[in-house]
Amino acid sequence: MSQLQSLRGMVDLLPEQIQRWQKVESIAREQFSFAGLEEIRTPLLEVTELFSRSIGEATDVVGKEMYTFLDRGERSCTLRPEGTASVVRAALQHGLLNHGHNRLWYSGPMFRYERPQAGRQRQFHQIGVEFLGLASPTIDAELISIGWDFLQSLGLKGLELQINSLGTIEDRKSYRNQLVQWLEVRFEDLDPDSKRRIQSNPLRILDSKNPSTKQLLKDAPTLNNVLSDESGERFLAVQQALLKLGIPFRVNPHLVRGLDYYDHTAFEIISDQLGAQATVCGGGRYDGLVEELGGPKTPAIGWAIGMERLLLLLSDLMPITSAPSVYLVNRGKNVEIHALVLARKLRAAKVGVEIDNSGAAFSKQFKRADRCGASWAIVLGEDEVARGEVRLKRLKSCKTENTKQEFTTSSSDLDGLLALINT
RNA sequence: GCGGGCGUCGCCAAGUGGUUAAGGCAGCGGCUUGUGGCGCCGCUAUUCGGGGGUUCGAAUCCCCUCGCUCGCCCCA
Repeated sequence: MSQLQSLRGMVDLLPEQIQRWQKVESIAREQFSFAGLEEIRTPLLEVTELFSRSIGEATDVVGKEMYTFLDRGERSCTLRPEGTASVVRAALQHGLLNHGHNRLWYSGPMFRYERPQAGRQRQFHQIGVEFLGLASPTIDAELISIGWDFLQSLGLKGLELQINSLGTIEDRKSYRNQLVQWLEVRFEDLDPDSKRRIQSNPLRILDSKNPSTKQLLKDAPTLNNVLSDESGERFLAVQQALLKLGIPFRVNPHLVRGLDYYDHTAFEIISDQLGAQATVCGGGRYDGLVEELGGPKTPAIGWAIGMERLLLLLSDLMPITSAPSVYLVNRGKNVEIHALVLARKLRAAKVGVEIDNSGAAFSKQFKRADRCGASWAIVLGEDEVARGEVRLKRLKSCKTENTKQEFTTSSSDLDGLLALINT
């Protein structure tokens, strides 16, 4: 291909799709505002250290998926692979936590250098919510409910909320040791991927898709049994809150989130219609992160929704319409400028107008007028301009009524014209 | 990073070694020199992602490369 193309995994959002995006964004904006959230926008580019410190050096995201480069000042910069770290950084930098701005949402592009596949791109978009400085189990339920309600209100079906508790960092450490011991005894029965992960990320093995490994893991020790009493009670409280809210969920003891900063509540909202990348919304508590990034000890929790995955689910549910009310048919010497003058007046009166700029034969223009779905055609030719008239013709209704509806008004009588159009 | 599938006009596609690369949609022109939705007629790829090779001859076979796509890893 000698033609210039977008980079692999970088996707254009074409006009056809963009309406759905705008719809989703406006619903999000509205609902989040009712939930008392404030929007925050942070830079796409951050110092690399922000992500390596928060997400974890050993994770795949940091280890092999970041877009990292040196800028002209020899600083290592990274295109953000996720939103949480930036939000926390911004909150600390501007002292937001001291001013009560602690329920935040964001949306925008994220970057991860991976092989694209269904529901995965190198530049993708997330819409996310973060609660900073809020600790109670009820907060976990509230945060989850905001995501759940948002997805429900879009009309999505076949979603399942799965939750788990990772306990405290200490709980996780002791569980990790226990699990590794248990797995090492059965090392020979594991699939190659899982063998490798015993070193790098043993908790991840719980999430394995390999059938025989899955079978084996049925008897593995679970996190729940290792949780401290306090962590266990906390997890129960979150579940009770969700029950009270009437949000259905399933406890999945194998649910492990990939980023290092998660503790306690972890959850995902999963679709049965997305293929391999089924998680639409993922999140969890990260009580240690703010401190890790140099702030005061601050409990926090958040989630992110993958916009592309959401739109994949939504495309069938959300038909798009974009027909103008008026299609302005025009032809003749010096007529086009009159058409533009008229269109501008109508547009100012909140009437959607599309001008035909082809100069083609009237029959052609009418064909297009009909095809674009406009309700009215306004006809402007040399005759009309000379007489100071505007001709108006109803398009769609004639199909059913089988009567031609045509009107002529003076071009100076804008109100009369508008009255007709709005009938 | 590793595997599978695919790449013919703006879109959907037939063609799988033999003179001019089907067809449909869209587009353009006309029937209708100023009036749509239907119909009819005509036009629209010296070229089959790109490069090399095999062959008298390739879109069709081989090699390389690029891209897309699905899956693994991982994640939204």
